[in-house]
Formats: sequence, C-alpha cells, structure tokens
Amino acid sequence: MPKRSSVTSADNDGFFSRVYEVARLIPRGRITSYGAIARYLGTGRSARMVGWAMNSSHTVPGFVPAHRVVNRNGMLTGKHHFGNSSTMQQLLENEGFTVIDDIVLEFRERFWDPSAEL
DNA sequence: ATTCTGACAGCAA
DNA sequence: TTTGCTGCCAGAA
Repeated sequence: MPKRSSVTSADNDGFFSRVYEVARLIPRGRITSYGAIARYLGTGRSARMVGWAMNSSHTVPGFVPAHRVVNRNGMLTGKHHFGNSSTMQQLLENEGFTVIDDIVLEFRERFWDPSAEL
C-alpha cells in the first residue's frame, strides 16, 4: 500500500477524489446538484462537502466539469470560483444550457442523478 | 486537540 | 411566498 504522507486533500483518495470521479462522469449537456452527488457518495446530507471538494477541483489533474454541478435550485452558486463570474455561465451555455440570472433553466430537464444513473 | 468555515439542503416562522 | 436557522461532514488554522 502506498503511503500517503503529506499530501494535499486533492491527492488523497478520500471524499474529494470520489467527488471528482463522479463529476467527470457527468455527461456533456447534463447537469447535477451537490446534494445528488453527496447522496451517491453515501454522505447524503453532506452536500456542503461536495462544494468544498469542488473548491479543490482545480488541483486535480485533468478536467473536472464543476460547471455542471449546481445547487438544488439550478443556481450557479459557485460561479465566483471559476475565476471570472461569467466563466461558469459561458461553459454551460456552450453545452446548450440557458442561463438567466445565474439560474439554469434546463436544470430540471437535463438533471443527471448519479444515484439513479449509476 | 479545539474551533471555524464552507460552491448545500431541509425545515420552521 | 420569502427569509432565516439548523444540521451535516471534512478540512484548514
């Protein structure tokens, strides 16, 4: 077993990695919520941790479609964490979503539940 | 070790 | 209806 000495949270095989793993499984053109991912991970009510993990998603090698993860309202609560406030919205619109007032209109239709799909 | 915070969600008023 | 508080778990100081 590889020892995990002083590693960053993102490198650790804990909660964070699982969140990223699920996030990468989100099909293009789909969207999900923090709570849905949290429930799939088994944490259930720790949806906040999912968002927290996303905060470190930039430390993960590869691409983590964090823009496809919004809160249960379909609101882009974390758009401010993408560098520019408009980045998240741009990415979503690029995938065919309609974002108005930081809300994804197609959220309900394009919702992708890992617990149901996986 | 203790305390605070956090990109949420649910429930009460 | 909207607004606010609580719970929840894990990581950072």
